Amino acid sequence: MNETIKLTLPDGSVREVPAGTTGLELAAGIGKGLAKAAVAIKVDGHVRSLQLPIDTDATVEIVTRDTPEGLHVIRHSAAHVLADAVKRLRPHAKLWKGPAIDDPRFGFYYDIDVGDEPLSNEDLPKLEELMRQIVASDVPFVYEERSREDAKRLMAEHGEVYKLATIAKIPDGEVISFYHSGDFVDLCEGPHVPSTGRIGKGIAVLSLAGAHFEGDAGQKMLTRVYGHAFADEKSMAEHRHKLEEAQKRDHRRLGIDLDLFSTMGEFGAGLVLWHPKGGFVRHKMEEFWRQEHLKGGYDIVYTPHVARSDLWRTSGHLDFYADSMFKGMDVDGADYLLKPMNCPFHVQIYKSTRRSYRDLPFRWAELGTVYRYEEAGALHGLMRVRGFTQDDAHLFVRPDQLDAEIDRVLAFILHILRSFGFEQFEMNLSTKPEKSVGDPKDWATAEAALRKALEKSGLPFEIDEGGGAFYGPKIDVKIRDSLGRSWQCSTLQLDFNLPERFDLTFVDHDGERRRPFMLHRALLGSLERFFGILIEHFGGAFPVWLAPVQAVLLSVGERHGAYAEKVAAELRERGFRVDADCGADKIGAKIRHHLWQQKVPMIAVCGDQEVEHGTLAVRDRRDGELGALTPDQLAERLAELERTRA
RNA sequence: GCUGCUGUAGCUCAGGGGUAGAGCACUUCCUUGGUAAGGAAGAGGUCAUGGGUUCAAAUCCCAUCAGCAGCUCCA
Repeated sequence: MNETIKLTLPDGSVREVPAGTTGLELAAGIGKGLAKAAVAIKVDGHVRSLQLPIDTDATVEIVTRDTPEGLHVIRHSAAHVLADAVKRLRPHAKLWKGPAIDDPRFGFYYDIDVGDEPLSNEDLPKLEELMRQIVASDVPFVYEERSREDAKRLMAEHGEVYKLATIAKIPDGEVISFYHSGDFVDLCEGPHVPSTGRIGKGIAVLSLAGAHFEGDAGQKMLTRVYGHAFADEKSMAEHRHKLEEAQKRDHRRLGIDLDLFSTMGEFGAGLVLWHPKGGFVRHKMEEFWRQEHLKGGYDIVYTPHVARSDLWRTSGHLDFYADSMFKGMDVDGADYLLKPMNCPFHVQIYKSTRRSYRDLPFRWAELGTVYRYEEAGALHGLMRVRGFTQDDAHLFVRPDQLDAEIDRVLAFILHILRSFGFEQFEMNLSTKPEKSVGDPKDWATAEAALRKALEKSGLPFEIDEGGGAFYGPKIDVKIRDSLGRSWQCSTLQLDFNLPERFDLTFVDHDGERRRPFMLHRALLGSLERFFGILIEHFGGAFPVWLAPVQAVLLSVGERHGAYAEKVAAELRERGFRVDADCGADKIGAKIRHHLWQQKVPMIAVCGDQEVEHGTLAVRDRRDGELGALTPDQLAERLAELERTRA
């Protein structure tokens, strides 16, 4: 067999090599550096293991360790090594699965049944050390195919009962393959790096959790070990640092430290108390929100917190979401329910009178507080709660207005999110699912309108085919925060269900009654959650326009207190949030407390110099010392920062 | 909801079958000090709640509630 094959490289050049040449050999032939950085090879677009032979002509590309695909392979291989490590620590452990994942915190996990010897956090460093040893020993990953029977026998010998279940699920005719690394063997499609050493030193075992077998809440709980792997140690160190930073910015921690909010805890899980400082931030959020909505052509409405169950029956909420609605209360013999959504009320406003085509579109916005019974285990700080305020709006539009309205809403969403300091967005269009209500023609019209608006925005978007709700297609907008984490906040959603259920109509120019399109939209999502995101985004250091306290004047000594108080009072009179700290602490302690611990944007020192000249020695949290400013100059600076929301 | 872990002072946590400790914060006093912690004294807790075991429970057991991590879920 001396056949040669032609391999086309990304630069267009063609290499003739003997059939059966492996990716490793090819890489070595191209260059030493490339061979060293190689972790896999793309053959006709498919990522494969380097150690496998290539038998036919193909377009190939060496996958290096610093590419997304390369990292994926490294992480998958690291998962195997992690499983190997766990089995060294717990020889009777039974493996389930261990994929590389796309998660901001972790690169891979392995789900393992460790039996009655649970792993604890103290085991994580041990596992990491074992992984390092396995990597250092640089054993090859060896690929092997087996028949179904052979495969079952091998896994049965190893006591891998969960793997047997996996084998049973592999369709007939598909290859059943294994990767061996030393004594460790795992059922796996690959690809894997050629040997454990290629995983490199940028690895970590990070966290321990439970995960149900097959992701099914009714099934046995296995132990999930999370880890991460990067191209090099430096990237791993950076990632660890980022995790620490995220921990420091945890809104629950900052909520306590900065006295922003608390939750009712034993008096009501998932219910939020906004303390004065958090309440002030919310006040500014709402104030801005209202002002922009009024400018943006919305009308503001208010609706109740409860309504008779009939409303929720007609709307369909009771049928679909009864489990996540709070139990009813009896009012004069009628069953009343807390509202889980605002839309049925807005629909009632629509229905309160006959509507003419001349009056549409309606844009009705409400900061509407809703209650949803979220599962106890789902609750999380401000991010997932049982009572929250949606920045909700419903639009009722004529079919001919749909395009323009969607455009307008999308632009509005981006405007508001940018105002809060977010610059990066990820957008998603979700289209008609299998099960849906409404006229397919309307779906098509709406999806086309949504898509056009996305294209017009000039921002990249992805399409989630079939990912829409049963009642209409939607656009979701995710924001990226200062740590690069993404949060889904805004949503723009068509609804073909409610207009039908409540029989909404308008009288068209020809005298006919027609059905309006109805749109739901939220920009911030929930004020509670968005507040949580803001806290983490800014690390508690709110910009001047949102900060509950914008500046604190600090007296150096006892004799400067009166001056500090007087200037603070004057600034407050002019509408600024300014405090004076005339306590007995030394100036260093005051600065540490206000500027660094309480994260106030600005402090101003008042001593002999300042009293004499009628100035303030201002220091900005971000920009450092600003020198001597008059109270007027400080006011100007605050006003400018407030105006620009910088 | 599921699995595991946790619940001790306002916060962070130590302790642990014989009726409670530290640091920070707080109060008072001394100090009035010029840009990331001045000093001293004091006050503060039915050890989440309810049961059980025990001569004795904050400590061991069970249940409940709440919190944490993840899973599942999120109109």
